[in-house]
Amino acid sequence: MAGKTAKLRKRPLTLRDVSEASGVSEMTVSRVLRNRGDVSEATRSKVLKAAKALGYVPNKIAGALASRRVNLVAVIIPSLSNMVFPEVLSGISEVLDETPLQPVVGVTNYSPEREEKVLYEMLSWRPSGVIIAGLEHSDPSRAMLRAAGIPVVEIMDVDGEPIDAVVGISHRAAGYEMATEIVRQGYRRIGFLGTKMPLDHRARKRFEGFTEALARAGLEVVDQEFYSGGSALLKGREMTEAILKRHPDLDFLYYSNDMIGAGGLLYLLEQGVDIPGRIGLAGFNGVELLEGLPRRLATMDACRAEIGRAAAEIIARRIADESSEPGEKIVFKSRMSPGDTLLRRNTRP
Amino acid sequence: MAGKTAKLRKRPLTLRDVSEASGVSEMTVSRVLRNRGDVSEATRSKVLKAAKALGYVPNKIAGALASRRVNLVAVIIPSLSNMVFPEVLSGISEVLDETPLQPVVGVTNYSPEREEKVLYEMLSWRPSGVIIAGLEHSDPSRAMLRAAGIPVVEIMDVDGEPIDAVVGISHRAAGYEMATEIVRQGYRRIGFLGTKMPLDHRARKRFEGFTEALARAGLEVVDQEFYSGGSALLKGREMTEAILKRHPDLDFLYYSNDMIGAGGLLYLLEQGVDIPGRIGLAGFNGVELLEGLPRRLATMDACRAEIGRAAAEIIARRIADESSEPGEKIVFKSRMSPGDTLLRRNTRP
DNA sequence: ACCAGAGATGTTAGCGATAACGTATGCCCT
DNA sequence: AGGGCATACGTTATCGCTAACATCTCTGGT
Repeated sequence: MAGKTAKLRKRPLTLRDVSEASGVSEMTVSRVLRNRGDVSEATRSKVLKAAKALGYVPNKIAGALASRRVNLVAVIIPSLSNMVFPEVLSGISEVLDETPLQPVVGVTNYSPEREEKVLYEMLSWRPSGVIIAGLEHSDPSRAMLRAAGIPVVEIMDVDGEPIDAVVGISHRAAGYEMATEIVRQGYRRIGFLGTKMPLDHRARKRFEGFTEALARAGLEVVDQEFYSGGSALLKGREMTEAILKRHPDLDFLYYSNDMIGAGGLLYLLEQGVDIPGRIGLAGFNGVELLEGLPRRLATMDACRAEIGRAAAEIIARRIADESSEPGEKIVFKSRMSPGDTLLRRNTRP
Repeated sequence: MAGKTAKLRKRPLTLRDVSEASGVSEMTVSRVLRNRGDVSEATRSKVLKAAKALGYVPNKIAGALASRRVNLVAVIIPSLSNMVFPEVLSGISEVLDETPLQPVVGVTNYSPEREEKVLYEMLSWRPSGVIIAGLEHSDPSRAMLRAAGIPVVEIMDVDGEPIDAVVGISHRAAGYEMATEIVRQGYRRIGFLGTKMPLDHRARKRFEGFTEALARAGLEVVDQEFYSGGSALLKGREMTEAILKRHPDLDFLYYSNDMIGAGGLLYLLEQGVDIPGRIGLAGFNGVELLEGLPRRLATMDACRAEIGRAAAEIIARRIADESSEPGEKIVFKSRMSPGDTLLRRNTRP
């Protein structure tokens, strides 16, 4: 190999090393490595050769400090195990890949305290923008976001007061719409199954919209069942069994997410229950997983990738163009897909 | 609110602002904020109050440059949509949360070029350590990792030449063991279903171990089926249908991951096929999802969280204690769980 | 032949923090 | 009373890089 790469070197490589190796000033090396300013083709290649030979990797810490520009976008989400968020992330990366910006992810585990801490940590790296899930944040968190003086995009949810820009769907409307459709299909004895998490505000809002629509039809949720932790698919089974034991006369089950819905669906199919005749089912999210199920669960798409892309685009625009307006609001329309578990095909003319 | 927080401030807050607000030197503020060195209780609280009132967030960029210490650990993984990696990540965070270290994630999408780029980007932030999935890296990547002069832990896989430390399981052995058990249970006409990805080295090694064990029993894989992209559950269905159409006499299907295995399982159950009597099934990974399936798929655990924890512990130790030895190797034993789809209960004495 | 101006490179002064050392102050002990 | 020594701060010099400006060398128009 190139004998130049001294393994014993204790001091890390700097621009100076490259500049000495290539016989030009540090500034010129910097220019070459950043592709900025006028550099002759001759020196350019000379410098690149030296840099490669030494195995030099620029120090962005120093670069960022000197230029006061950090091409990082903080992305703060509640969890990685709920596939929703990786999907949003990939939407974000897709857009940021076209820019010099880079996402950095922080996970809060649905805890406001952790969110505050993660946010503080992230802001201490002086990112150029923040994308953060949800509209509910502690006062200190909101204060930090405001004080940071950088574009902030709150995502996933639009029901509330944004700090700056916001991109998402109305979970309240999604719940409302689903309930409306369920009632329209003639279901009347409706059960709700969801997570115990009081801090999943979006699930809560869907539920609120749901009950509101039911109320408007003179109905209420007959019974509820909650879980936390464990395999969602398994929990879906167990909860479905439990709620039907208490109320065998339920004719519809609304699940707060597709995974437990899928569990319920598998369970009921095993029991030989007529779906959607005897019992209808619906979930929420439109996860890819559902496509492989024996029957397609009714669900509503949460527009995950679109939300990620739109949020990243706002950030990118705001950073590229200082003068662009803050406070943008993008509302996606959650699409209903009735699948095979909501339409009472035979009961309608 | 605190009237002090001037919204119009253009210049971002620095230590100097806090020092002026609290009437002490910048150094003292720095000491207070880092909890280091002797500071009287009086000034400490005075400084803290000023910092909070201003909404000051320390600038780690500057701090890192000055102290030449960056408490970041680069974690480089192929994907976030395969639940395996989020699980490894949570093992890592669990351990790092107890230390001043913080993980930063980079995703390669199974592409060596992207890995190289992501690695370069990460190293340019001068992290204190690197955790990277797999043992296969491009030459430049390996060179960068070596030259970085920081602890490197390669994870998930142990079949190959590590750069420094390594934590994982032997996928070759896992494939071998699974094949051995399948043969022992009396299955003979075996099909393999997997991903098309030539760059998923771990899947490849499992397959190699698998065929090796079969060969030892005088058998070979009868037919194979590959997929890429799309819903794994659905692909599992489709591939199962396809391979059985070509070879209806297959008596065992080995899936390269649990998700497609679950798809196959659901499909076969729908078709009323006797499992594991007529056909046996096995997957790989032990994903939580499986628990909710109508029948438990045979699988082998990949020890994801353990691997994450162990890797993080190595990094933490190496960073805390300069003198600790490099090159550590931890091999976990992938546990087989036969579930309900591998044991031919009635065919054995 | 001379000056304008573009192109190519070097010089200087920070960026916002911390390490390392320096300086006051107070208290104890002999 | 004075040396010794914590304790509680402040000063100074980087850290590795880049912005901004300075310098130097050509090239071409008139």
